[in-house]
Amino acid sequence: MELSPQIEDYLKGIYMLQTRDRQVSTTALAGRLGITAPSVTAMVHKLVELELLVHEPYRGVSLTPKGETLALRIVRAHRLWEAYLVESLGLPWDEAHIEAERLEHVLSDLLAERIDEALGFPTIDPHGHPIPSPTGHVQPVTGVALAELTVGDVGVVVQIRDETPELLRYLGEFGVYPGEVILVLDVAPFNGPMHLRVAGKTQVLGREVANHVVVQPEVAIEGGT
Amino acid sequence: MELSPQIEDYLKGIYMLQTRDRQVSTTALAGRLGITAPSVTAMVHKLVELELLVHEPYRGVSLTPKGETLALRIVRAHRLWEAYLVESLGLPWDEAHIEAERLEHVLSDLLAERIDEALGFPTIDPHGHPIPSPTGHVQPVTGVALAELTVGDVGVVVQIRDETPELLRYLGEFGVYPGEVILVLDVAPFNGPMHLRVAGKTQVLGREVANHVVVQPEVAIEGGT
DNA sequence: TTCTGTTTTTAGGTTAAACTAAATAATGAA
DNA sequence: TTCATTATTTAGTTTAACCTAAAAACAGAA
Repeated sequence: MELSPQIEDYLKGIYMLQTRDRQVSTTALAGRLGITAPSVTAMVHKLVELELLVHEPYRGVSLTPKGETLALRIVRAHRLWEAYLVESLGLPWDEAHIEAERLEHVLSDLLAERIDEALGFPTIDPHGHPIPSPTGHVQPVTGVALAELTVGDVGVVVQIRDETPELLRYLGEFGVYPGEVILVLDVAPFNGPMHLRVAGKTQVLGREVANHVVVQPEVAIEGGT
Repeated sequence: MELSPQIEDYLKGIYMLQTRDRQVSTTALAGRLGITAPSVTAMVHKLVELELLVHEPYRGVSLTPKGETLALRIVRAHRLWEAYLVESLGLPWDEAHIEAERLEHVLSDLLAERIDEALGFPTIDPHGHPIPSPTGHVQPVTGVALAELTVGDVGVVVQIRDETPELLRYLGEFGVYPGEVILVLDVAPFNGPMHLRVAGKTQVLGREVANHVVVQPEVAIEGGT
């Protein structure tokens, strides 16, 4: 099935929003896509006709299995491109994300396989998001928000939740990448900033931002009291 | 200026056809783009309005300097992608061409620069076509058709004129790539096939195909009589 | 339970890019 | 020079994807 880039964006958008809520409101979708709500309703009708969505009027939409398969194809394309641009050209991850936003609509199965192979069949992209397999299998990433940790806790960064280029660039400056180990030095009260040890340096990070960083908590090597 | 992929295809198509004739008929353009003639006329009017083309009714169109600059941007994108896919992923050149046909519409200046740099600022693509510089400068490729050579002549392949995937695949099997040295062993009369020595092997190539291979004739090293 | 404000959908319109059918202009042979 | 053929353009439709304005449905407070 050959889909327009627009339809691909709808499917991907719904897939992303579905990770939070089972039903996606047309307004939420409109917001994410930067399109007015009436336009979204019209497109939803069309996608229902194509059996890619189920629509409960006034309650929201959800992907059919067929729709999800197609959505995963786009997500896979996006993340493969991101990984490839970072790996092969050394693009900063925020720029890679922006480029992938357009390239994801132009990746044949053949080229996807070649890139996948060249990268050694990675399971996650540079931000720690899982790369769906060609068959649509997704390896879930587990962990807790960095903001949940308390003083003395140690965690390994596994994912950056939001892919806003500004956030990515900001975190990149701090050295916060998947795989990095973070030690919580101090947590200010009233949702204040966290003092962290990252990549050998001390950094101060706001709680807002820390909520977008997912870490795998680690048991401290040196046992305390 | 942000152009639609369609407009980009028109500009590139006109540019390609202009290398043969100064004026490009709307019918020739329609044929190349796989679009009906009336549709082309309509689009031509629009591009004239945008000052990208000059149109002499019933005589054809030609690019304005502004139009040519934009056309060269697409040609550059296409050839950079081709070179990159062949170099970095080892794609066969016919497949690289097909992929580049879609990727050319999705290459930012920034990414183009990165790719150009990673490739070491090449001046030609895998088929020997010049890659326009960011400023629109084109290094012309000189040479004669392989079909022009006669028995005993030696030439270095510099370009494959046509980029039809079938032709590229066919020539690839014979080892006919830019840079390869060809020795003409025999030429059959009445436009018959040529017997050639390429990459250490003897090959037979039809005159039709030999017309699409551009070579730089070389003076034989071992002087004759 | 009723009202009010928000969310969602319906109605109607626009633009880009294609199409077919018909008309007009150019060209080359008799 | 005239006429038939071919090339090109004009006229009118269609489809996809968006928009604004207005109507309808829903949800929470009085």
